[in-house]
Amino acid sequence: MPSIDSYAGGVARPPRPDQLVDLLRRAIRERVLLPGQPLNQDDLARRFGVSRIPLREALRTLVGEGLVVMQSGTGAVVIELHPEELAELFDLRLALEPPLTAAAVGKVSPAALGELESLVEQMDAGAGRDVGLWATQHYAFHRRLLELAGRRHSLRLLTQVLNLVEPYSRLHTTLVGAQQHSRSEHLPLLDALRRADAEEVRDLTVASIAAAAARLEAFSSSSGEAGRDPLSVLLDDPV
Amino acid sequence: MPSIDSYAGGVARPPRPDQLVDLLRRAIRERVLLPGQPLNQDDLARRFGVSRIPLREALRTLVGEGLVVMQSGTGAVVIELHPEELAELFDLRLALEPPLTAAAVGKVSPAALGELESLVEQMDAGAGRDVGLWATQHYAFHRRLLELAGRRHSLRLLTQVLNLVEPYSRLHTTLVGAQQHSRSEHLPLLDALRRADAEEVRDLTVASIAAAAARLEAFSSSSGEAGRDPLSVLLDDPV
DNA sequence: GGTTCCCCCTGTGTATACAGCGTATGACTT
DNA sequence: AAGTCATACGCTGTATACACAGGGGGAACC
Repeated sequence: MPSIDSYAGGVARPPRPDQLVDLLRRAIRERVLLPGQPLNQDDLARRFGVSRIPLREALRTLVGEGLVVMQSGTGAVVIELHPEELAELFDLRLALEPPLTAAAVGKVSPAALGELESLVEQMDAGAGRDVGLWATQHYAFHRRLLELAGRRHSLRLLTQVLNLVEPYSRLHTTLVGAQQHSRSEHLPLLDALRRADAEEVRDLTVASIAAAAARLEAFSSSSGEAGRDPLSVLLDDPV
Repeated sequence: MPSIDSYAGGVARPPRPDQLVDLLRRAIRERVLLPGQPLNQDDLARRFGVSRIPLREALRTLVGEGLVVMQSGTGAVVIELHPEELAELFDLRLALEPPLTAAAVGKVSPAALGELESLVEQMDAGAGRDVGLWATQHYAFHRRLLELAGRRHSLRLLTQVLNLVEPYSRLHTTLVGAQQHSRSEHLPLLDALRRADAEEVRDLTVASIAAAAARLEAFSSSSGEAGRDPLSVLLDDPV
């Protein structure tokens, strides 16, 4: 399990404000900072090699994106989702994502397509070995695909949704490890993209999201006995 | 035209962080801070009676919500939308809003319904007099309705979209002044809500959004001669 | 006269320092 | 022994202060 320091250590110079936000986002997505975890400002600032001012500003940005909750006096906490909220977020993905992938159809250059293909290859190559790496590449693939539609605001909103869901998807991936669905979902999608079949792309996107929702739903209802409060049942905080 | 000071002056005590964000959001929605306008930190901080630190944090939150853009060195600017971006945002409303109003159907208490009705009444009562007030109440009505569905994240995302569009809708309202559509759109919606006819509620929501998009589209293409860069053609900055 | 370079200056970005609140620990009371 | 209150610590929130970058205007050069 990587510590937050490995994120901070990567950059020799103190990170620029944008980089700082990025690092924190990644840390939350990749479960280095866990849902519900209190974020000690002094601590984080020291680890990133900045003072509390820029750190607090980065946290405020994440508050705006919904990834972090801050209440006066108590400080900041990584957002924690209840099962119903996860369901809601998958509904949002269903509303936002299919139109975006479909809209990307006309705009994928052969170069971009090649890039996506190589991402899938890399992802599947090391699939069995490092599930964390697989999850990261999986996220990158989807993100990259969605960028191609060239719709700024849709992308921004959808990114917020994906970032909220990612820690929970990743928990599932880590524990169940099932990436069998990977090839069978991504390759047909790329194929449809290549053929510029917008309808097929949309349908495959819908199916893929529904499948992901179903996997996560089945998982969380089998793990937690009866929809306990948040999913924190599963999240034994390694303090 | 109200100045930013009227916002700051309302509160005797220096505003709490949350209030500060709220005040800035309102100022942007209500065109007190115009799209593209540079936000001088010293100036704003002084007007709100706080130092630059909490002001900057509030701005960062708005950056996370997409209302403000900050680039290092240059500082913060209110976001400015191109016509295509407005169209994209209306697409997003079409994707997000109808499911939410439909979902509210089961959950509106008689009390809440009454509250919504009185909002419509107030709105229409002073419709001719103060278009700014009308626009504010109009926003409040829709926001209140959407809250009722009880879907946190959908509401959060949709609010971001509404806040982005609002300055431009409001410009239209201010110049064209047309609130004729108000009663004819809101009363049937409330009626369908009362009858708990989810499908009707959804359809009316779709129609209402489409109508709003059409109005704004017609307006902006008639005002700016030929889709000039941003809509800033219309926005003569009163410095 | 136009263009380019440099300097000054306004305003942003960040560290340091302090004030206030929330929480936990301990003692005292019932 | 349990509950309650007071005190102290830690952390957050914010103001002050300083370093630096970016932009505009003036002067010198072409």
